[in-house]
Amino acid sequence: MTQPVLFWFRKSLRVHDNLALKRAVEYAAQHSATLVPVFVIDPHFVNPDKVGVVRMNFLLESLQDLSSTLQQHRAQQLLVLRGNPEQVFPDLLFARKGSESGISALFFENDTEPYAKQRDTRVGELARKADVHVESCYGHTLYDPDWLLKRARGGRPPETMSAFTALMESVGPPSKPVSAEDVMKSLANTPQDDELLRKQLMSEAQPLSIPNLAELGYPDASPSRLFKGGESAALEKLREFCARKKGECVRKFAKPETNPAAFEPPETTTLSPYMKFGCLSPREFYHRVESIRNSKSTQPPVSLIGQLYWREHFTLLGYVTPNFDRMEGNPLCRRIDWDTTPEYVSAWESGKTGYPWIDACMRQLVSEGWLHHLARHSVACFLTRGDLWQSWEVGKAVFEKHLIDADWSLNAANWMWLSCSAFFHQYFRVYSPSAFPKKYSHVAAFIRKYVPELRAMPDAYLLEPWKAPEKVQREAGCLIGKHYPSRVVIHEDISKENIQRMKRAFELNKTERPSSTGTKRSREE
DNA sequence: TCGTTAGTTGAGAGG
DNA sequence: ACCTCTCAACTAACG
Repeated sequence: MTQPVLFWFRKSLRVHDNLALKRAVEYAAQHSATLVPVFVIDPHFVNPDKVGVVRMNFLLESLQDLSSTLQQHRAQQLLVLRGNPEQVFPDLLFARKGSESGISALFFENDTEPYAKQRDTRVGELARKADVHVESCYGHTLYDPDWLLKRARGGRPPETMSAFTALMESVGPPSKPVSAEDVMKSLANTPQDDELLRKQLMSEAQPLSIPNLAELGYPDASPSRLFKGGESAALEKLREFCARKKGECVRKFAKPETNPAAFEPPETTTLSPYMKFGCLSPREFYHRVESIRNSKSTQPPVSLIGQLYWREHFTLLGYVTPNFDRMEGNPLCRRIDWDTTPEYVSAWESGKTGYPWIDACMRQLVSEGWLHHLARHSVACFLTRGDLWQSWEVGKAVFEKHLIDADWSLNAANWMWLSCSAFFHQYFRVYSPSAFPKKYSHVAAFIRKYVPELRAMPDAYLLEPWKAPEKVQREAGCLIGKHYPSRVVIHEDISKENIQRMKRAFELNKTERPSSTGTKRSREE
């Protein structure tokens, strides 16, 4: 009997359409080896300062669900190890001198993010040194990113969605998803015994089960249950959304027209957390949506397929652009003289800017780990070019901590977009923190839910409570400046100043980098 | 090379 | 309710 084959889960916390897992199962069957699924709790990611409790809870629930789904398919239960993968694998799993056990092969899914690329390169090298067979393939995106790049003009993804959509149409639809049964089919031909490996791990005194929040240093406070982590919940949510109004919600989906203040239920799919962790396959999503389309269906970029294209586009840009998550050294990013004003940032993050719409959104972000896309636009514009003139990198870090669906590439790209640093350039279009939300229904209920200080404020003043006469404030039990903060900045004035400031920043970027195409966005750097 | 066109999601005024 | 225009004039892609 051969030594076990390891499948290392990172993203793609699912069994259905898990291409790398399918390959690992087949390899194990060919070599009569036991398949051992493993997840590594990496201190790089598990840190309460960097990853909020809601997002961490979602991950743990996803691992629970994954482990039980694996066992339903007669796989071993998921081993959860602790530590830096570059140490954990060589120390515990690769065969050492004097030890007869160790793994024979390591499989995982490719990852396009810089930290992951570096980690996987190093782990791969260490594995080969220990005579471990290493294999990986794509799976987090609709297409293999390297394959897609070869089909893009100049080997680089375009910078606009319309050009990217043209690329998507030129390559044809992504492959059909593989069912969970088909992924796990070959497992029947493998031995179901990893006792030797298990004994070895036990002797290292590593706990092997899924940890709880307390063990990872998180407070006991029970986090929001708005999103239940895991593949099962993802598939159920997809099924439910596709069935809404007999598929009309899918066919008529137009992202910019959805209501950011709708929260019971939200008007979008809210599948993004599941996409981020890979609980749901993008190809599964794509083909389910395609299967109920008709001639009246909306089109990219606003349609649901369009949403997958955005994800694909920004993932690809993040893959090939150096320093994609920073202004410095990022060839796509405009250089802007952002201020550093910690009290503005903390007012923004804690939902105390004095603008009820902004504050409700920020408090929803922190408490639920989710925010509607247009609400993200509104608060991102407010923090950066619209009002507070703080660097988009600061906002990105706050989103990364709190959003369950925080994705390295998408988060950076959207922050560059909203701050007019890249992709979007019409800096004179500024979201108003009070006029913008006015056009949406349910906005009053939304604000009352997340900013309870304003609960008794009449609708007429709910978005601009500083305009309420003192008598009204007193009757509402909410004095502005006492029970609810005064505005940190006056939007009507500061946004005009900032537009001029942005105009100067644009001019400066022109003279600094005279050619706006080609050399500026140097292909190699 | 250069001119034209299009760009997921602004606000406010006026018809 | 739903257009259209103005504000000011941005950049990437394409022919």
